Amino acid sequence: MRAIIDIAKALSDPGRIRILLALKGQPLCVCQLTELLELAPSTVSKHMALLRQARLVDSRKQGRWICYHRPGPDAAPRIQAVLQWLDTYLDERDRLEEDARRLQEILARPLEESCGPH
Amino acid sequence: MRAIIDIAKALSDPGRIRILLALKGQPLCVCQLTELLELAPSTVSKHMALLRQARLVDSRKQGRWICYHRPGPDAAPRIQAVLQWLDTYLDERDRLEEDARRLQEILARPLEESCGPH
DNA sequence: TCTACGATTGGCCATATGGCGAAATATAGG
DNA sequence: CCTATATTTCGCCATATGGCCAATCGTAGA
Repeated sequence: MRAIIDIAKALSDPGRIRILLALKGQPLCVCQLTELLELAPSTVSKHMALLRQARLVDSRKQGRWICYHRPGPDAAPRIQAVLQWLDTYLDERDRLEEDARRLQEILARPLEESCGPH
Repeated sequence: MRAIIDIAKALSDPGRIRILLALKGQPLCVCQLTELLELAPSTVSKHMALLRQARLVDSRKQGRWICYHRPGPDAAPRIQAVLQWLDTYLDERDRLEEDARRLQEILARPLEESCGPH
């Protein structure tokens, strides 16, 4: 039951849903997610810890950054199924189209602009 | 997004998971769920309100009782899919087998013993 | 080695959640 | 109508959650 509850809790926050949607296309580092969500890095980091604990994301060190990405086809079936469910039934108009647009802008710029000194 | 979050929150509590499992076989009234979970009636009632808001259960008045049951085949696909997911991947040993046993006892007795004066 | 910076951790605060008992509501039956 | 009882609503409390900032950790590069 614990695994199910962890997954459900992880999906219980709009920020984390937005993160999972953003990760649908490509891996992203905490910098980029921070810019997308407009939250403090520490907040995003906590969100990622929850998502990782629920096994809804994997992480990989890449240079100085930590790349978060959706788990691959070797993930537990329950994980693949719930992500499939999310992608299928999250048909919303509200915030998510705006997110998709802003994410394209973030990806279009070189990493330094998202991650470098401000 | 709201519907997804409501569903995820509803699934984020062990008591509510146990309720959904118990409702797999037959409808149950609040009395019976109260006895099964060993929680106060007011607590169970709040759980049911959350589950109903998420559309994970329907209710039907029957005599003096309110019958909670899983939604039928006319429910939204996202609801059917998530309940299917829950039933498939909740393969636990911990509390749930004990629940199933106790539920059989509750069902074997006449309603008055679960619901009547104590 | 030292510095810069991405990420995490810890401390703090405001709000949300889950539990209870008491009171209110609704209905069945005398 | 009155009573009993199934359910919900209302306060209240303890804990969990989500947000931030400050401090720490780890690594790349000067």
